[in-house]
Amino acid sequence: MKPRKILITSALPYANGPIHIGHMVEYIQTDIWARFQRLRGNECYYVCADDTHGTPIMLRAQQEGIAPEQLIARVAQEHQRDFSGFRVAFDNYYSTHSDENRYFAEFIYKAARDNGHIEKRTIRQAYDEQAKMFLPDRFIKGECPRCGAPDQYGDNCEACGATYSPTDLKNAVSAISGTKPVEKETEHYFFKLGHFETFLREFLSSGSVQKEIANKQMEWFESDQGLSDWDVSRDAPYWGFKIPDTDDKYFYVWLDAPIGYLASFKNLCNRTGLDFDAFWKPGSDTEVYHFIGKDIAYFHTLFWPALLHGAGFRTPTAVNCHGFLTVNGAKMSKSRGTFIQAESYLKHLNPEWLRYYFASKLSNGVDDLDLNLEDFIARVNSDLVGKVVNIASRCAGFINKRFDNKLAAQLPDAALYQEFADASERIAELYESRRYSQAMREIMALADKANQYVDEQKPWVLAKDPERLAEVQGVCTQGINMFRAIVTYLKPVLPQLALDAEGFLNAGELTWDSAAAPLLNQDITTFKALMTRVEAPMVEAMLEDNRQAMPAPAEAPKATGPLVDDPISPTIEYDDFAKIDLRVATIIKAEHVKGADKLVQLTLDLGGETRNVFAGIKSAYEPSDLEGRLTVMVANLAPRKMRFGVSEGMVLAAGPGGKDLFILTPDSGAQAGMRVK
RNA sequence: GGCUAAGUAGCUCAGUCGGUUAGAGCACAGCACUCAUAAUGCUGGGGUCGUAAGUUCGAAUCUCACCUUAGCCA
Repeated sequence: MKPRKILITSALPYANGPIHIGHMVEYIQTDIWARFQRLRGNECYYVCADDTHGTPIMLRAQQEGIAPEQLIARVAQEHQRDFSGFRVAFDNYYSTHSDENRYFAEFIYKAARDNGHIEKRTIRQAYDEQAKMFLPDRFIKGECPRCGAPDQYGDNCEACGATYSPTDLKNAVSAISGTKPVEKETEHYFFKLGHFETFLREFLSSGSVQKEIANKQMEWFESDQGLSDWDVSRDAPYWGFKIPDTDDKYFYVWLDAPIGYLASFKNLCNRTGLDFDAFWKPGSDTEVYHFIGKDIAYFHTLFWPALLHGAGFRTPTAVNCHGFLTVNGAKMSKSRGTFIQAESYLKHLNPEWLRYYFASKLSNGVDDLDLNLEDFIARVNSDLVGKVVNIASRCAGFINKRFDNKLAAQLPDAALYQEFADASERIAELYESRRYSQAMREIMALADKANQYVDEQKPWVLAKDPERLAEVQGVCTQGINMFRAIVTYLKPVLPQLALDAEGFLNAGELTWDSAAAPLLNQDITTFKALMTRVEAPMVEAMLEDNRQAMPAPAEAPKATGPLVDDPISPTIEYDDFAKIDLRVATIIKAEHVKGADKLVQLTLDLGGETRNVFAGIKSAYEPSDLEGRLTVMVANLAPRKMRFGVSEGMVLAAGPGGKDLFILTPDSGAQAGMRVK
């Protein structure tokens, strides 16, 4: 078969912070795929770059008192150190702050503009008069309009999850100067995404995008406004590329970020003489793949193909989305210490352990992936050390000591080896379609088979009988050949293990096809441990180191408690209290309210009279658990008309809300209708 | 709040077109083995398939409601 020509990218990491293991899901997934393609003999290039522009980087450089160029140069170094630590083998790692990227950004923009896809429009935006700049949503802080939580950013509330626009914030201030922002008019440039609707519909349904992502993106076409225009400009001061033919307008960082794929590849072409156009002209027989996280599917499956198409480039063969990483079942968290930096991991643990663990859990879907640290230890030790390496380890000693390092001239069980050779295409298909977890299962099933074989043949028993020594050599040769096939299939995931195994086998490089035939009559070398076990204390040390490296977030040490958060109200007289008629009530019926997300409808018996009450306690109680319970209600509260009916009173409950809501219950013996005083 | 996904054994995950008794690895228990890094092999226990209803001769699988989790959007 003719080698395929493949260009692969991973998303560009943002240059304002370190790489963490959440990032590594993507780079490991992509690197395995790239290594697999190379191992199969395809011509494959894997490029990436730092994403270096935008307000956060500009401000961070200011804070540190350095030029943005210095900041991004330093971060670029850290990123590349971490990637190579995890054996991610880029063919080129570049930067969006480069001549190539400026060239392509301007080229793509001009193509869009000259074809009528760019529109100028005046918008109103928050402006910081002291810092003399327009404020992105993330740089406006204030109180949440829904729940009133302080110190929330201009796009959503971390306390209650509400999303809103920065103008909705109460008591909004600029996160930069602390002053109150004003609204100011400014002219922006919009990319008319709607012009590409037909093209995008086709792109999304062409199989280039996973079905679940395509489903999701199709929502945009069905929304009332259709595909909305995309604001691709930002006002000065901004850190990025100036828009051609303007004085003070810059490209929004998300415009020039994916263009970094082109820039990095162009830079590779310039260095090596590769033909850029062969990969990026429409209709070429090459393949282009982007690997990204599900959060940025929007940019990569709508704007990016539209921009490319509009500028006369080919569109990607596929955009492969993956899910997010959780640690021990929860979102990575700085306070829980599970926001694990690549650097901390690498200081204490073998990168191939994580590569294997991720591979054993990655599919071609967009499901999230959990790094369960106990499972991590168990899986790595059991699969890699206990199963795979063990095969070589238990066979090598005999060959080394008894047969002068020489493998036998033929296999005692050629049919068994053939099973290993025959697995090749099945496993290759799984790698190709990014179903790595299934590939790992197939490979481990082979490892089990190899261990079973050695167990049945019992070379350690045979070795006691001088007559049967030749059989020992055969069995161990068989075992080592099965090990060799397994390592070949694992080579995309475990490049270092493969390299060490190649040294042990002493017969050159393992390629995918070399597993088809066994290695015979071969002088091998003395076996050395190919991989050590993960020990729990190593993981502990890594976590501890990571806690130290990660300064506790600023919001952590803050006095809280019911009285601090919600101080006691002003003193009232007894007469004020006496106006409230509190009664014991029996909940005789409780049911969900159709269409309401917080309410439960209660029917309360007051000992002769029933009341209909809507209570906002759905998040904390199952209706069925409430029926039959006694509680306390305000019996003389004026009835209130709600969307779902009239509420005739209220039940009393304590707590901040959500799951933490606790309705009051009288002590046993109380009867419905009794007054509470 | 809307949408796209996910929820299967203690843990991590398979489960194809609706079809026999729901599978694997790890963990656990027992046995065997002592070549191998406390490795390996054999046997076994362990499940209301998120909850509740519906369609069907038959539901982990299809439909609806609800709960939980993630992401995107307002």
